[in-house]
Amino acid sequence: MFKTKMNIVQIFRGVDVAARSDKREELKARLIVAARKRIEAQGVRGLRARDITSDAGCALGGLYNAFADLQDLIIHVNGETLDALEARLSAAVSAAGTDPRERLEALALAYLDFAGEHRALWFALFDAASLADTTIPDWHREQQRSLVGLIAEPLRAIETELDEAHLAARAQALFAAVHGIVTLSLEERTIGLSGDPLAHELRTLVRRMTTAQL
Amino acid sequence: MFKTKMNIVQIFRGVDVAARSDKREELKARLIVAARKRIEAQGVRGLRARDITSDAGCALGGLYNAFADLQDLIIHVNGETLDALEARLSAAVSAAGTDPRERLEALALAYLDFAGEHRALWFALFDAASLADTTIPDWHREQQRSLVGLIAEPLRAIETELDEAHLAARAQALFAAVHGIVTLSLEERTIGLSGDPLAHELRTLVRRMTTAQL
DNA sequence: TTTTGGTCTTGAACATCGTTCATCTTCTGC
DNA sequence: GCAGAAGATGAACGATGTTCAAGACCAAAA
Repeated sequence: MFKTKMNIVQIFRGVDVAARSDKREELKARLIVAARKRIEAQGVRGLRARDITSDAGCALGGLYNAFADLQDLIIHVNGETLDALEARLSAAVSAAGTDPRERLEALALAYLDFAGEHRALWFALFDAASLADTTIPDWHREQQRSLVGLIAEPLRAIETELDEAHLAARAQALFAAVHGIVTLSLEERTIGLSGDPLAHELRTLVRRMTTAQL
Repeated sequence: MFKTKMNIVQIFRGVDVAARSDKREELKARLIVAARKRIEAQGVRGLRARDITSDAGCALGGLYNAFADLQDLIIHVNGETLDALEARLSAAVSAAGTDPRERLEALALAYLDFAGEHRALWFALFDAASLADTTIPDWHREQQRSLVGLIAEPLRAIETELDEAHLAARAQALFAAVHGIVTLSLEERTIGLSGDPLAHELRTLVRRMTTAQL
């Protein structure tokens, strides 16, 4: 009559049509969601495989069918975070005026806002990056490159005498500088900047960095 | 005749005069040295309590007599690293000329050099800082403050119209910006700056950040 | 010198991780 | 239906930080 008990449930739920790979992808997605929520709640360092699989509704070993290991799962969470970050930054440049300096300022402030709104996820981004023995996949590197590209574009209009190599270097440096200030401000343990003076310093940095002289 | 077998050895070694607290301090020092060597060799993340105590020549539990936990030991290693860093930066400002901008440039480049020469120790500094649940002791915070103070001093001569609060904010921002660029360059996983262009970007940052306008 | 009391040292035991893998279940193609 | 492949399962493993009861040690009192 009935194939198996499990099939009854699946037919009832209308999942039977789902192909093998679809179920696999669905589990991966559930694991990523669970991992993200845990990171948001307790930070990356507090992430535990048993919590994630429990939340995602699968056995402990299931995580290792979907991903190589916990680090791999974190990288996928980071991938989605980077997507969201780029979307936010893209929106910020679009909303800004046509003046390149305005656009860069908008980028920096949007970066600051995003980091503040998603502290834990944002820290996870660079916590994984500081891990020595894991290899970051190409698609993840490409995401990062794309971020710096957002900066390079307005910068090109300002630093007209710079060739491509130097422009890329300047874009990286500007990104890193903004990143440093934002990072410092989010670590409450060091007496860092916060609130209004923070945004003011960020603006000052961008303005001075984008005004050629000497 | 002899008190105990252990006493013979101690008298022979001339350690008998050492007071209780001296031995305790000596063990702490040995643990810190062992931990530092391990960090230099394998990074903070690869630090293991059993390795350290084995190197230091004490039992596993001995670590927890000398320090609260592994994190506490790491903080003490970081303390010595911060001391060395400040010594290096102080030497750099002294060696530089009297021009405030020159002094700040020298500071930035010395910071870059130090980080490059002590990668693992330097990463340990900020890896611990990003840990959420530990409380950094006051003396450690004071060390960090003192670092930023090195920047504030030449900056005072440049930003004459800034009050103390704004000057402190500017010094923090400048430190954070330089730190961001140095950090990016040391993480080889992201396509970062390196070598000559890196130093050039650093110099550009400092020069532009210290030239008032607008 | 002997005793005594507190302190330090020790390493086995514990709890908690990430990760593996033999076993069973489920799915797909015939 | 059936057989083989693929996936899911969770007990077990190894490694880790941390604890703690038992013993060793030291300085001062007797």
